[in-house]
Amino acid sequence: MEISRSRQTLSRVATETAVLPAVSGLKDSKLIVLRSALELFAHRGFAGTSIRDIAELAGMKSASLYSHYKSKEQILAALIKIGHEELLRRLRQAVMASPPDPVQRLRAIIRAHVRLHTEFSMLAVVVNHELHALSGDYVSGALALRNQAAELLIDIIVQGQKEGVFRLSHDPLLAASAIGAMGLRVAEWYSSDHRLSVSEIEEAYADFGCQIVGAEVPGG
Amino acid sequence: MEISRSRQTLSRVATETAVLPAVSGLKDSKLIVLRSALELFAHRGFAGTSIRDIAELAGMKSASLYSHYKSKEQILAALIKIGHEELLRRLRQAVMASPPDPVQRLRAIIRAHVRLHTEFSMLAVVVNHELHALSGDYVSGALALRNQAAELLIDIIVQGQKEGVFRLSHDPLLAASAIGAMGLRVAEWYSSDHRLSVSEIEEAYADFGCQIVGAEVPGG
Amino acid sequence: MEISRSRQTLSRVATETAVLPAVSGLKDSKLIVLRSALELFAHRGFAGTSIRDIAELAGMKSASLYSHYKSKEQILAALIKIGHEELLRRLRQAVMASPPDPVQRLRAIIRAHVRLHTEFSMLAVVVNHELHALSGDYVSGALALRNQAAELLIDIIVQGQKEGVFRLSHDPLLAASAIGAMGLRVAEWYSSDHRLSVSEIEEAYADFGCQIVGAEVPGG
Amino acid sequence: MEISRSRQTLSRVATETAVLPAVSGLKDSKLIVLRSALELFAHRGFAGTSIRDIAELAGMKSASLYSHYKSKEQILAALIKIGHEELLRRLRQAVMASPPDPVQRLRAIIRAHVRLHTEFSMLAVVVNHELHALSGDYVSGALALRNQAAELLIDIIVQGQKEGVFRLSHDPLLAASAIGAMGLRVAEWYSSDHRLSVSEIEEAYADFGCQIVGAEVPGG
DNA sequence: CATGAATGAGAGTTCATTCAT
DNA sequence: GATGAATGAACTCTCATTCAT
Repeated sequence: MEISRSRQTLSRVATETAVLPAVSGLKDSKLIVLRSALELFAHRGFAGTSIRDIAELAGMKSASLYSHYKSKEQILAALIKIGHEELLRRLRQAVMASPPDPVQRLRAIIRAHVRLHTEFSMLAVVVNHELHALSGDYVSGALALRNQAAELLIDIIVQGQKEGVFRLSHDPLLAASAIGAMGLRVAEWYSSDHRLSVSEIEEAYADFGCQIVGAEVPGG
Repeated sequence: MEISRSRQTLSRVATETAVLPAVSGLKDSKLIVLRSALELFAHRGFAGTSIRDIAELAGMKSASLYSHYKSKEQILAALIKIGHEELLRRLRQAVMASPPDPVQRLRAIIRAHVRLHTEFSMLAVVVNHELHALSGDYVSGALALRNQAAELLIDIIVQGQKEGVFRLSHDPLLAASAIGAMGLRVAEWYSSDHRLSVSEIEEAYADFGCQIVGAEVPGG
Repeated sequence: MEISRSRQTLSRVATETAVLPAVSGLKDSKLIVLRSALELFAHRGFAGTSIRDIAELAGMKSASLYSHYKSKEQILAALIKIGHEELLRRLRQAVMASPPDPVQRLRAIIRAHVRLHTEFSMLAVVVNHELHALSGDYVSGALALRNQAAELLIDIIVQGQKEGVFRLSHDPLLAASAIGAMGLRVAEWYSSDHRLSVSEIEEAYADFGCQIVGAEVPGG
Repeated sequence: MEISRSRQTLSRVATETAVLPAVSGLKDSKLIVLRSALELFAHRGFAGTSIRDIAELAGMKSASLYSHYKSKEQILAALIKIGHEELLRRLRQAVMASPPDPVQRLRAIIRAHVRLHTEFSMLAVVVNHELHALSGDYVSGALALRNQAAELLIDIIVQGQKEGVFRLSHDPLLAASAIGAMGLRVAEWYSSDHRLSVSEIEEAYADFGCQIVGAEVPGG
């Protein structure tokens, strides 16, 4: 399914298919709408996408969209909710699945973060670039999830410092911000035909993260 | 100059004033237009900002904008050009002003990169988030500047590897991307009343960068 | 059953409950639809009411309305038909139930007219304000009934003049129009908690009518 | 100027031209918009008239309307304001121009009321039928003017009772309501080619009013 | 240089209605 | 009989832009 565009522009995301995490309790027709919107929001932004664009890509008429979502904003809200929930779910699982060693946890959370941004790069771009288009009613819930996710990373860094395994001479929030930023950006340039495998990127970024916080890189 | 908004939304940038680098040969009236557009584009995005919004913030009527710029897109193009040129100018200057030692050059370029993203955070946000709204005519020039800037960082890393002062076991492009990402993100959270000074942030990020590429952190 | 409305507006009718005259051969479900439509048409007008509004008030989905009436217009047509038939029925009965004295007949028809406009004020408002929304197919029937009702009043006035009991120096149509207008308006301001009883209003308007046509007011 | 309509419907007003009282400080283009809207609102109601209908009748494109009025509602608000102001102005002038005799004042105010409803019958219909379409912001001002106008009539009746020149055995508000209703309705049936002259109608209704309140009809 | 007015195009949304289930 | 989904048409209104003044 291709997007016809009259003007050649630079894409905000290198991925070509709009992928959503498995969401339970979502009818097929809603999924099609979400996927279409995701693709368009990722490329053109929320304000730059019309309800008619979404409908066309979803193979229906614009009025039919309103059988599934009651406004354009609610479509974005649904996407952002899904994105944040998947983010939190994955990071939590990564942390919980690894032994309580700060280094291993840091590596695990970074790997999960990077992997998420390669697997759902469109969703990540939308979540990170279009949150501002949401009105207050939706934004607070989104921020809560986002903060919980950030807390997971910060806790690990602080714990590593406390245990003395991280020799970090700077504010741990700065380190967390830097590590987060690295992962976020991946969503914008990664594509499935990238020269490097996802594992390689994960591995590299896990190493970078360890070095940032002053952890011993295993085998380094 | 404040933006009145009926709906509470999350801001894309923490800074409150729209700051432009000194640009020669720009009439005051054009500057006012650019600054107004910058503020609005940073907050609402290009597509989410109307020509009437810009005009109102600039204290004129929308028709009057066309005395200064011939389209909304040209305003964005001007901003992005200014942003990229300032980026390239600063990074070049940082590199050239430091001795030909890869570590020192890396630190210098990271510090300049971070500083730029604190000083002109709105401009950075617009340059990084709204480039896709530009049509092909403008985008190629922008990309050229952007690539030149990236090249500066990559060259330093490659040189450091070659000289053996960087022990980097991963693709240098990955490291460059990570270092760039850290700096870019600063524009989104830094504000003038931040707990840390710009120097402290620069210093931390320079350290992080050095650690990423496996350079000896001085005094580390 | 209440109508929630976001915007405060001035009501076109003071009554709060939608009352319909007893209509034979009307299923309950049709009645519910009619009553819901009546309430909404009275308050917001035909064009200002959507089929979904009616359905919601009737406790069903909009598609279900079409099991009972084949269009929005047919609902209005049914209401207007009921209203006109009840008007004619009541006025006829009032005239026939009173002795063939023009004064008594005039009093009787005015009282019935006023009473109808208090009892079925919403219906009266709809009949009088929304007839124009009906297409030609329905309008002619409605007008026929309406004219017959008017004729009843005019006949009495003409008869009174002929018999010399009415000293009316003006066109009898003007008098009929004035008397009719008085009654019509009652539907817009009367409510069940009005300071005056329906009987008092009837009595007063009967007196006014007699005075307009120059009849001796009994005991006056 | 004729209104093309696909469906034959019953008109809510007999007059054919949309006439507005002289309003100072109103540009020609605004006047054209108002007159077009007046004609359409009178015939089809506010909700039944589209912004495109108004624009077409005004000889412009729908978007151009917004150069003059910022919403469809504001057009209605302007019309209703003009109508109420003219009503109040005329009634006041009628009262003030006549000697302080209740009978003469009553006759004067009724005549002015009737005349207004013949001269500006479309405006009267809109003012009386479409006030409910206005939101709270506008409605209170309109009601204030309307009440002031009603007060003028009520004061005269009460004064006449007090002086003993009116022998009215009913609530003066009922009489006022009846007299008002007579005049209001004129707007719906009067047209310039009516069999009776405006003066004759005025005269008749003034007589009717006097009789309602039990005043001696001069020469009666 | 600034602006009020105009406009073609298109925005998001609602409309009355239909139809398969 | 009821309903979820769909749709062509229409809705109010805003868009970027132009142009005479």
